Amino acid sequence: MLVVDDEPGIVEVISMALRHHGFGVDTAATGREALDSVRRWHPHVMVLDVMLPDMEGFEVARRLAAEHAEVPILFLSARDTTADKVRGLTTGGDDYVTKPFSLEELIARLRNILRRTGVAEASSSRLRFADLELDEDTFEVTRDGRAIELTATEFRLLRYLMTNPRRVLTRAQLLDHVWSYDFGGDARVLETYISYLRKKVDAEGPPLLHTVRGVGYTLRLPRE
Amino acid sequence: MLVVDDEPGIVEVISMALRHHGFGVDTAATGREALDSVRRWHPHVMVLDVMLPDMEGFEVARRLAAEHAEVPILFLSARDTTADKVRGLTTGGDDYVTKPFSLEELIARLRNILRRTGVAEASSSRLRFADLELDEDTFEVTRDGRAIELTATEFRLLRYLMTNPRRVLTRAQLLDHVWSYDFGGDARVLETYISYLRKKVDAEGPPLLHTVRGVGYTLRLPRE
DNA sequence: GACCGTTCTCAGCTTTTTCTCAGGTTTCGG
DNA sequence: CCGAAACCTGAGAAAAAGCTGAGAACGGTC
Repeated sequence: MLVVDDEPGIVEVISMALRHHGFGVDTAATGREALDSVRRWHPHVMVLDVMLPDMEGFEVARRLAAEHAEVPILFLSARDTTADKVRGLTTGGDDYVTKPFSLEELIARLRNILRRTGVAEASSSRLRFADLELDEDTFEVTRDGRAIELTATEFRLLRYLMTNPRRVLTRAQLLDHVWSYDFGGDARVLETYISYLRKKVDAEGPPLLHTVRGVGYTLRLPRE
Repeated sequence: MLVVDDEPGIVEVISMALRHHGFGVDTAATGREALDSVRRWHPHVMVLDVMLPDMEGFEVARRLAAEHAEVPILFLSARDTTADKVRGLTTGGDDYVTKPFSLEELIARLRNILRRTGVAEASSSRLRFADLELDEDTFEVTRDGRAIELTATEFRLLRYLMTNPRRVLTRAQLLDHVWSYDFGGDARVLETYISYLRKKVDAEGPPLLHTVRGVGYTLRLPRE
């Protein structure tokens, strides 16, 4: 994967997360560097900021298309770029997320692109743990067959837990992945949302959401 | 499929969308390249701009006919080309769309051509979901047998939803597929059209159009 | 050029979600 | 068993997202 942004902080956050997920990552800070990197390494997918110091992200895409070196692109649009502008230029397979985004969202979109372009084996869009199921395409969540309605944040939180079952995720990890990277608020939101999830997910059946005091939370079956 | 246009942007939009739908795509920017590609690869269908730098699209069709290398063609006519002219020059299994078009429209027409020429298995032109039916040939829509009158945009929107039942389609996806690629306006049209559709489609019977807050819309049966 | 249906824009309103906060409960070391 | 730290949860304010009616703009037709 190639990550292109002129803010070193953003590049760092994203590329660390991607490497952690086992992806090979190259980075670039300008359009020119991005073009060079694509020509040399042919990445499977590119994360591309729409505003770069030397040229617009769209220009990078256009030039690659012109030389038939097409790479699926996930655009990062700035807060103030109107969504409409991005839209018109991303048609046909590319996607975009608006800054500030959550890593969970970014990674879900990237997996989507890889699934679509057939790079990754066409893995199912269903996550499963015990009698809990979550479908990333239909956004349906069920426990023992019964539908559960979740809000967007609850969904992201549960999805992140379900992609890391049995593993204890620290508060920092949860906040970093599920909330947008510039979230500066009270870290206690996490507790609130865990509470919401418990009410919905663990309403019946053995509890799956467990607190690991002093560390974070985990999804696992209760120990007998 | 072969996509022929001298504007790289258009070629990219179309070929990405088609690849995304699982079609194999080759591209060309001039009449000469198009002829070469047809001779070499014998595509099942060709998307052909009527105005190319070296010759008119119709000329490409004529030359192929002359050498009995006929390929069904979907012409792309420029905004200002009169419809009559295009109609007079398209024959047999050919069809045309006027720029700017929506991807939804283009893909529906291509599927039509494939169906007619028997390349794809003769899949039905009727889409069905629950008691809702939509006929792509006659443009008839019924719910529980009762006819529903839709405008062109409402039809495209419903068709796109019906080709992806149960899957949540993001606002961006809906705007990209249902509106023409150069639509730069307010993204809130989508909400307006969802509202129109609801009034017509969900007037009676359980609601099928559902909002997924923070994501988009989906067509599904209500959860009990 | 006037008409008609369609498409798009806009603004006010309603609903839902997100976040903050404060008072309680649990846990655990000493 | 006590106190401190960690955690839980209900209530509600603030923000975001979505709905819809009214009407302007557009495009085709007579």
